[in-house]
Amino acid sequence: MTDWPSLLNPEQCAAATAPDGPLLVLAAAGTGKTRTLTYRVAYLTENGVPPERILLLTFTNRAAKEMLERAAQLVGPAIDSLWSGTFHHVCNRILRRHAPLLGYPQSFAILDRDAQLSLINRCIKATVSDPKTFLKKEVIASIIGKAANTRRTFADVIGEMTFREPISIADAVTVAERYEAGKREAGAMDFDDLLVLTLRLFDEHPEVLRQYAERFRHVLVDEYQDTNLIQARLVDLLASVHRNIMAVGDDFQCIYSWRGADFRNIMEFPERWPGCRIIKLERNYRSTPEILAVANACIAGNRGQFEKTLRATRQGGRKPTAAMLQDADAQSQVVVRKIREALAKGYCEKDIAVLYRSHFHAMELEMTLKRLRMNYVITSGVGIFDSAHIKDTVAFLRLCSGTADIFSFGRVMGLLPGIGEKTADRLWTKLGSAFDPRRPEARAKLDSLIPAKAQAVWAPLSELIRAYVDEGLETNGNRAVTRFLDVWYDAYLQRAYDNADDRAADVAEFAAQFRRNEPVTEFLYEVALMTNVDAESAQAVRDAPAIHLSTVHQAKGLEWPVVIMLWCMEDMFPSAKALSEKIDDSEERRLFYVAVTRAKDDLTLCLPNRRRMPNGATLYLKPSRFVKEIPARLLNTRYGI
DNA sequence: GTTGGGAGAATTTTT
DNA sequence: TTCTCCCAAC
Repeated sequence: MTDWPSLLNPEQCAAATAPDGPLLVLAAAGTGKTRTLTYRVAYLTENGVPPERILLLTFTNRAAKEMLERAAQLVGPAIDSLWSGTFHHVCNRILRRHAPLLGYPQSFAILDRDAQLSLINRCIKATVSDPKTFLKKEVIASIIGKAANTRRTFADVIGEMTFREPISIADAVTVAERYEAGKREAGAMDFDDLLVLTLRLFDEHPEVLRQYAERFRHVLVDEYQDTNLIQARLVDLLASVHRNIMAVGDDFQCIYSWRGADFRNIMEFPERWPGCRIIKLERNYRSTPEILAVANACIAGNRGQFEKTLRATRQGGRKPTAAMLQDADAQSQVVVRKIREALAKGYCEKDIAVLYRSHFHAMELEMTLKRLRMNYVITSGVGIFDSAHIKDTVAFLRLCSGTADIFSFGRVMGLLPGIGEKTADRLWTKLGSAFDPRRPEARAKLDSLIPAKAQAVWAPLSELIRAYVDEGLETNGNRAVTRFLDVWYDAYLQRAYDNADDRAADVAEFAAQFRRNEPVTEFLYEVALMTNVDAESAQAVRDAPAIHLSTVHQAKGLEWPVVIMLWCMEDMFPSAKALSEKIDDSEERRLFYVAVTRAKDDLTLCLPNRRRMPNGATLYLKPSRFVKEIPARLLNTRYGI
């Protein structure tokens, strides 16, 4: 039996070994939240709860994986049968079994953002005569998403909005309806559908809900502050039979409200689950007292939250630095100097992170680091799975494995000379909106439909599809991808891109993600839900000897000894765009708080007061309100480089 | 219908 | 500077 009190502090221990019943754990930053959840899982299994009867919902697949790996060290490999992952991941898993009940094929496709936008674009063109004067596809997408995540109708949401130019609400509604119809027709779901349709599944088929609610004796939810209405409802339903729900979160760290996250979920949890136990974790093990003092000062500007104060357990260190600078160049220089100092003090490159509000804030620094040949990795805006070359590869695998839909089919056809959207659509229709590569007639039919101009280029692909079926590559994705690359795609990349070699290397890396003997289709079902932080190589990247560049959002849940924050200026952080869309600045302030609390030993805030705009103009910026709110005595302010 | 060139706009966060 | 869209030539 494990001696829990010796491994955990009293609050952590109380949470990990709590008796059955609803439980809310308010875990401030750096207080051992992950540790507590991991031990909770271990405690439950050690006390006779079979792992397959535990559901662990996390914000990223990466977080789930890490917790399970740690729990496995405590209780062994049986833990693998536990259900875990993001909401989207788990919903996908459930829907793969029951989609036909909702009129979707079992092999339904998941529309990623690009596919979603292109479908919306088609719907716009089919609806309005002059798309220029109409809402942009991104705007329509965000309205559709908002409606889905807040459980309202599109018409309701758009009805509340105001527009500079008059636009036809009726047309917008038609576009949204066509979009829904288009998804239906293709048997596809977008990201929000995964949540919405799982909820509908549970509503319309209580017997299915019952099956899962009985199965999961314990439901554990990490990062509960970032759940939206649908997610909270799903959790409530799944925990409705056994009532063993453990929600872990920190209302100070709710930073995804633009995606529908509603921290009222966490605030109102005690009312929704009467009799729930509340445990607060406030002992911070991560940061120096000086950093925590700044963190506490940052968040003090927000109201209406659970009272929590970070209490230091570590001994004194150094005050965080505010570097008052001229411009981006000076900022880059300070970062470089800071990195060199840290390395001289004995830190490794992977101990250092540079954080910023938006991807483009890191552009100048990235060029400097590249020029100086310093090792760095950047979690960029486009994840590896979002890149065109990986999508091409995935689309081709779909075609090979007989799970192609109009989107993946069109993608592959688009790689051929002389075939564009229209021709691809026509071919798909002629194929009967389906393609089963196992049937030789189907393959022959497709071959015969390819226009003469593309025949020569197509032939090796056709042969590859045949080989995929005949040589049993459906359980050897690695080999299928490698051959695709060697036989055909590499040459295509060379023709189409100037950075073809980098892309080819990505595809080769992608091939390595397939496990031997795992059905390729299983992997394909998941691939749309994977992000760059979830990639198999992400762990390797984080362990690599390199400085980490990341947005604050993507840094959630991580920590580094040395943290440098860029552009702590008004309009940058807080972001002007975000402020214009929100009632107040509280979410931006929480984001700033998240950034500050990533630092363990050393924190530097950069405040460059000039910014060069793309058109060459210079913009003068004021220091961020979030820096000004910090009492001066808590910071070591320095001027110049 | 497709493709490539050229002009123009422009930067929030992501499952 | 990088993506996106539009138009004109095949």
